[in-house]
Amino acid sequence: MGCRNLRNSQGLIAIVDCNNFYASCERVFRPNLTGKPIVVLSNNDGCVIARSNEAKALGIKMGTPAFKNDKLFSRNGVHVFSCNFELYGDMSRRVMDIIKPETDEMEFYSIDEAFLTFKGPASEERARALRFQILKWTGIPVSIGLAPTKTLAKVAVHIAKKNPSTRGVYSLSSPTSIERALYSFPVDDLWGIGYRSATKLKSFGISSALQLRRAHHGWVRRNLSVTGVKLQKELCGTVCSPVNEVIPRKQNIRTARSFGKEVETYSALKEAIGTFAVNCATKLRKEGSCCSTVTVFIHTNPFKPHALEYNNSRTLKLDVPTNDNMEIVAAAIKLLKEIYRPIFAYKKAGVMIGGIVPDSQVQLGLFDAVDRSRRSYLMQSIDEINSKLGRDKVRLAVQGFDRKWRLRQERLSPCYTTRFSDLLTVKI
DNA sequence: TCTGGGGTCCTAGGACCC
DNA sequence: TCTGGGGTCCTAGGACCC
Repeated sequence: MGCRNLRNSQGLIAIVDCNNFYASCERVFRPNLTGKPIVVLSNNDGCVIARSNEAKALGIKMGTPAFKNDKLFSRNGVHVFSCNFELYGDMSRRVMDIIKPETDEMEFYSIDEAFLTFKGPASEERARALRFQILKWTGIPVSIGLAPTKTLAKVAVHIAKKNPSTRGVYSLSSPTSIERALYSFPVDDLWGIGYRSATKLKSFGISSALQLRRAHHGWVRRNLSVTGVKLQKELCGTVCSPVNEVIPRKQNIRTARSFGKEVETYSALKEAIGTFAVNCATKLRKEGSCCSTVTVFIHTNPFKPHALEYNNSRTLKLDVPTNDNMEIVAAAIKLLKEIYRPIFAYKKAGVMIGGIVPDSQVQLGLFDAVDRSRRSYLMQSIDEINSKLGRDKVRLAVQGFDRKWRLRQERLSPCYTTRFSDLLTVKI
């Protein structure tokens, strides 16, 4: 399995995890909301995807539909925001930029989390200093966990978040401290154990992380597959998942949206699919990749009672891998034509691209009709213009202008850090 | 009226080849 | 046409993560 054993304190892995990240981002620019409950909603203002501690205390659950919480929100003066990924992405970059110089290796794990090893010896004091610096320079509170493996670091940071007495930093470095922590750590909260596995484990009497660590290896292999075996080893302190600095090339890229209002006409659906396809192609070029398959899917609303449901998807294999807007859009529209049925109203649609290869490795087809080098200059120019002037300023006709399918975002905050028009003004 | 979006890894089973 | 073991590749579906 290629496991490495790291046990001295220098080998400690740290995880930096931003507290209630999206809610914290909103609060940085609205300091009057300190101590007030905040929630952030998903696209279309659909369900709750982030909560401040005050909102958690009110019993607002993650993932619950916003409309079911309306009364709770107004009764308790909850401040509700539509999600603003432009803002969160930029705040994330700022936090990561502060962490980076302190590290030997660093893995950007998600928008609000990074694994790292410190330059030189790791210690709780260093973690506290880093935490303080991030808070001072960005306004974002973070928690830090330290342990011999990523899985144990996740346990440590979980403890740091739950216990105010830790003041945001917790270290699991000695065998006894690890054992004590795992004894009272619910198996459901482990990284890699979801609802299904937790239910299965409990039905066999395994409810704490320590019990899982001590479970029979063969049993774990049979019931939780190799993923479970790796998890068990990491609980024992053996590194199976090292801090991975290189970001691997994406294997799939997708853009999918639920529509603010159901879409019935082919032309509106075509605009949406065209825009999603361009979005995928743009991400693809940013990675320096080409794709060889395009998939389109469309769904009716599964929550609508008594309505006939229709879900369909179709995939096309391309003769020559590409990252060209026109080619990917043409493929997507062709697929849409094949699966579109006029009698339905559609709630969600998306484009997915796969079979991804580096653009330097594309094998040209014998009967290739496209002048690829000219096209690639064209795409470069489009990307440059759009990155300066804003997304989709230069667009294909198929993307349209009416965007009948657009998202609902009724409570969107300004992009304080990425748009001059949205800069805060201070009155003195 | 109103229920997210974007990913990864693993496994089983089918098709195909020698 | 059938038999059979062994290997590879692909796909769909499950489970999980943030």
